Amino acid sequence: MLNYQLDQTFAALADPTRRAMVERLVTGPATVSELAAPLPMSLPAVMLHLKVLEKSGLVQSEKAGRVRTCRIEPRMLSQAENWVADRRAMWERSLDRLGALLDSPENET
Amino acid sequence: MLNYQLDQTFAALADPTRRAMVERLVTGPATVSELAAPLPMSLPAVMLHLKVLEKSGLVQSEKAGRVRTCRIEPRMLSQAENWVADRRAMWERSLDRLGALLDSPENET
DNA sequence: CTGATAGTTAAGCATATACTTAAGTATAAA
DNA sequence: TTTATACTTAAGTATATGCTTAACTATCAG
Repeated sequence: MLNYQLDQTFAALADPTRRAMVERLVTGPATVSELAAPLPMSLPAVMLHLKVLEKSGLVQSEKAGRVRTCRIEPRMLSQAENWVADRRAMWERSLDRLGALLDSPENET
Repeated sequence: MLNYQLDQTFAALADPTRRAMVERLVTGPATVSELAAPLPMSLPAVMLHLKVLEKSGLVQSEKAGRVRTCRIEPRMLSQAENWVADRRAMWERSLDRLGALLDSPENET
C-alpha cells in the first residue's frame, strides 16, 4: 500500500525536464554537462533534477576524475510500468465481470 | 516534448492517497464517500485529491442527486503506461546496439 | 604553477501541495 | 417541514518544489 519508492518514481516522471533527461539517458550514458546542454536552466538546477532522479532509483551516476557519468536504471522504469499495467488489467477484469453479470440468465426478462 | 497531460498524470500517481483511490476505482465505480471511507483524512482533503485525479484525466465523475459517482478513465492509464514502456524499449535497443558494436569484427584483436 | 573545466554547495525566493476546521448548499428521508 | 445526508466552498497553515546567483572545490591541460 505505502510504496515510497513508487511515490518518488512517479514524482520524478511528473516533471518535463526530468522526463527529457530520461529520454536522453535511454539512448545511452551521459555526463552532467551533456544532460544540461539542451535544458533551458542553470547547471545547479539540473543537478537538483538529477538528485531527484537518483533518489527515485531511475538513474545512477558515478564520478571519474571531474566527470560524473549518468545512466538509466531500468528496474525502476519497469516497476512504474508494472504498477500502471497491473491496474489497467484489474480494470479490464472488472469490466469483464460486469459484462458477465449483464449476460447472465438471471438478467433475462 | 512538452506533454502537460503526462505531467499531471504522473503527478497524480505520485501520491499514495491518490494511488489508493485509483486502486479502488479499477474494481468499479465509487461515490466520493466510498472513496473517502478508508482514507485517514477529512472529506475536503479527499475532494482535493479527486480534483487532481480528474484534472489529470485519470478519473471522471458525475453527480446524480446529491451523490457524485467516480470512475476510472483508462485512456490516461494507458498513456502513462505507454510512455514508460516506450522508454524502456528505447533503452533496450540502445543496449542491443552496444552489444552489436562490441561483437563487430572491427573490435577483434 | 596557472588557468580552464566539470561539478558542487549555499542562500534565498516564489509558487505549489497537502492538509486542516468551519460554514455552507442542495437533495432525500421521516 | 424538519432533519439528516452527501458533498462543496472558504480560509488558513505548514512543508515541499523548482528555480536563481554567487561562491567554492576538485581535476586536468599547458
